[in-house]
Amino acid sequence: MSVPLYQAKAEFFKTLGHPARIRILELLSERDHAVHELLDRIDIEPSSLSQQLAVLRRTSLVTSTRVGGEVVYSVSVPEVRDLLLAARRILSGIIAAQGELESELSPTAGS
Amino acid sequence: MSVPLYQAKAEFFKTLGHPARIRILELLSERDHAVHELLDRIDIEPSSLSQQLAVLRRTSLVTSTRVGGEVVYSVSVPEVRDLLLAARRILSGIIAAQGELESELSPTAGS
DNA sequence: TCACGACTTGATAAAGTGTGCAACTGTTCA
DNA sequence: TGAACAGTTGCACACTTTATCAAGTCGTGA
Repeated sequence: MSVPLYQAKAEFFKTLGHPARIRILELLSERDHAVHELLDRIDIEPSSLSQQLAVLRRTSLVTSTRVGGEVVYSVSVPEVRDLLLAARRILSGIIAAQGELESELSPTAGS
Repeated sequence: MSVPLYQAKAEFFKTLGHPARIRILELLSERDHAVHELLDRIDIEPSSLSQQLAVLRRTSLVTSTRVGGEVVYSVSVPEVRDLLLAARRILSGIIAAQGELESELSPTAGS
């Protein structure tokens, strides 16, 4: 392979490394959404949303279809949902551990 | 929670968004490694490695212990391994799909 | 105690990203 | 036909990340 796998992996994770893109994938893994629907749910400028959608399209994580006046997006890789769930699990673990550590250092109040 | 979960997730993925950090996590999920061992396996300057290790430490994905003259790193969140595997699966799927598309467009040779 | 190997830290230039505004394309419907 | 949506694209500016070089810390063994 021309691009080492670990580099492709890094690229892939980079794609997920933006709050708006995470939100988009979460919403799309519930059901397909038109751009203006995403816009209602995510607090972001239209042009910015469009840009983040473009990033996800480039990586083939989502696809878009024009349906009359609107453009509908859908996730093209359903396994992404598992990945987001796995991330949540790991994150919860880390946050919980940090919480414990914090209360250990300061038993009466959190800083 | 003060930081929305989707933002924490984005931060988390951002942490994984660098080839050296992926390599480090892959090596560490095989077994613990001292810094100079990682250095033997990853083509990168010592100071750069140290910097990437610092990023992983900040996110609590790895921990370090001084053992005599060397510093040994280990993954502190074993589930990371599952995440990397999941990423590989998704990535293989995408790459395979792109391969198919390519040979469809140009049945006799890849561009 | 001093030199050396093993790491980390600081500083900085170069490269990469994200944001918001303005302009532009494509559709619908009155 | 043209006003009004629905989206996308082009830019310029601010910000972040990364690579590299130099300097510094911490043990260990001669």
